[in-house]
Amino acid sequence: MGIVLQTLLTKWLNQVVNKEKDFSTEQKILDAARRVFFQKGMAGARMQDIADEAGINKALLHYYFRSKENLHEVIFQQAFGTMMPKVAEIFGKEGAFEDKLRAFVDVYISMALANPFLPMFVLGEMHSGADSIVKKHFLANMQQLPFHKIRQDIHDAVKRGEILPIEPPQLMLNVMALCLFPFIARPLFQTINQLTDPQYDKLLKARKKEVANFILRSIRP
Amino acid sequence: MGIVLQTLLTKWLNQVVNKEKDFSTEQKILDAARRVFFQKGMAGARMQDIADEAGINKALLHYYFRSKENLHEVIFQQAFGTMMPKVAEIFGKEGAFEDKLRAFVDVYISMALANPFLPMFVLGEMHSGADSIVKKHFLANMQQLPFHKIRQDIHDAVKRGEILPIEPPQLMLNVMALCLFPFIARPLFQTINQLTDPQYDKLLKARKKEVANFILRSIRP
DNA sequence: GTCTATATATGGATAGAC
DNA sequence: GTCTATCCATATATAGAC
Repeated sequence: MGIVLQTLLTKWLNQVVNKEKDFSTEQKILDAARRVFFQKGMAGARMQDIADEAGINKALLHYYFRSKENLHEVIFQQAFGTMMPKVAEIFGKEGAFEDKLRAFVDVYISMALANPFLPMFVLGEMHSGADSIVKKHFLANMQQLPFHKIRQDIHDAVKRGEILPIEPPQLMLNVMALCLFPFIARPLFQTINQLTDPQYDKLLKARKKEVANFILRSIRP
Repeated sequence: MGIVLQTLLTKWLNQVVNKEKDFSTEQKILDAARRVFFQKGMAGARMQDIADEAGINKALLHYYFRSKENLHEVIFQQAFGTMMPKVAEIFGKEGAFEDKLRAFVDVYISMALANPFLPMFVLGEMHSGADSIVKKHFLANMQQLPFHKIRQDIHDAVKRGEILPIEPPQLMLNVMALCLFPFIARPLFQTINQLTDPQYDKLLKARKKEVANFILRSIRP
């Protein structure tokens, strides 16, 4: 019993001490896995890469997360959660459509600036993982996200004459395209336009205003 | 000598007969490889998948293309060539900016409709393949593609007051984003909006006009 | 919990018969 | 040119010592 108590105490201490600084092994693994998966995807990632990145060895990965697929599942769910739910907090509330759209664009581009590889990771895994386990779990969760609120919001704004007539899915596509595509196509575009890293970063930041204005000029009556 | 002659004759016959119908083994392999690589990327594709898809066996793949990397290189170059050079034929010529933009959007969306997985393949491989051989070969070729003509075209249109002031790279990003993103994000968007395959296809076709009008409303003085 | 060593599976590539 | 059989490197996963 003494041993058990000590074990629990130690674990509790580790949690308190480590979780603050994200230095727990589990957290180190998750951070490392995120970096590797984001850049190489499920198929391209190697457990060895993740272990190296975390400064541990492969065996420990399997100790914490039983398999590569398991670890990937966790990372994907986190990523998808980071990318999508922001939607709900903005639309379906009171306020002028223009304000909500500006807020949405700002939140979305900020999210991508903080996680530049996230959009490509999520969209990439949804292509290749059509049959994989990925789809099952999150398809269910996704159906109940409040995307209908956005569609309804757009529909209402059109009906009130607040914006020019447009199909809600088309506008949603346009907005997300303008926000996320620059991050997805960065390797191509930076090369095409012969821009340095700082130059492209600057361009990305400028898009918060650029995109919002571009859209609003187009849909304002 | 008789045997050599016969061999050449046979080869010539095969070329004439098969190339017409794309039934040559080499062509079957390329078509199969394209389908598999487009969906799974270099890392996710399996030589066995390609062999199955082509109706042959793995050994024959290596007979025609020495390695997986080789085969991938060919497919990537073709894909990149399909995606990019269209640019040159439109910009840098005479005509109203509005006409050129409509033409560009039309060509680009038509290309993607004909090759729905191509955009994601090219952009995906450019992310993961940052260090790979992929970049070397095409980086050189790309520098000399006439993207400066587009930038110049936009710059001139702004200066003439034909369109509202905008940074050329920003407009280029907006245009390509609106054209290509719907294909890249299809798995996500179709689910979000609970659309059937035919419904989403219809939406994609509608974007030829949708996108052009959306852009022009925004940049017209 | 963390390590080293090893088992097992997968997949790219080759050898050799036809 | 095309096949079957096989080699060999790589990568996931486990066993067992500390």
